[in-house]
Amino acid sequence: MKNSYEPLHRDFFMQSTIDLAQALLGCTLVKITNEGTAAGYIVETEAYMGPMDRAAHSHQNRRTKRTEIMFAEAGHVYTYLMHTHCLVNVVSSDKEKPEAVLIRAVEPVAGMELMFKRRGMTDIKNLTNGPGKLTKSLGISMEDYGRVLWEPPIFISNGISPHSISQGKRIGINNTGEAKDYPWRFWITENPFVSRHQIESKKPVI
DNA sequence: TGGATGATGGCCT
DNA sequence: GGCCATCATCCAA
Repeated sequence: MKNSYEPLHRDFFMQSTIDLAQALLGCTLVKITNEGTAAGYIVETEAYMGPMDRAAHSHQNRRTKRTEIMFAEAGHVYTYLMHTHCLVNVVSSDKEKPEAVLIRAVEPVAGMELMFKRRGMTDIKNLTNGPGKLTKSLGISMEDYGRVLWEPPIFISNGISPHSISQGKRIGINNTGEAKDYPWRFWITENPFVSRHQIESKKPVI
């Protein structure tokens, strides 16, 4: 395990949301707490495109206490609660443009013991292969809401270069009309830690 | 102020 | 695949 990680510069986040969603693949997501450091390579992301995207919380510029941080500068942390789980997003695009990238899965890299302890299990394949699982493993919570990702205790660092990137429909947004079919999910091809290996349509898409 | 909602996960059959 | 725990947030009234 590395002793320290170097955060990427804030300029890294200044690219289009679709580009950022892919650029984040292979990067290391690091969280430091008083329990220790935990980190993972980002292997799966989804882009949420703001006002025009019915699946986005910021659809039609909906601006509430929850979505407020989506309107901030790129590189802020947008965490929110889904049932009993915390999900983490990277705010993207310009100020006042509420776009974000959801981190859906990481590959464990450092702090494995701590992650297992937090999750209360020992199966590495199920440790961080989902948006709620990775936040619990890394110790990411609502306390991280509004933090910036270019300095500790939560930040993005260099990692690996994906050999190949796959693209498909986003997951879990089946009540959002056409938006459910937009191909804004990205993952490292054949990485064993992605949340789902393929999405099948039960009915043919016309 | 209350009821509906959900970018999930774990357990069940 | 189905069921549902469980709770902050949101919005209608």
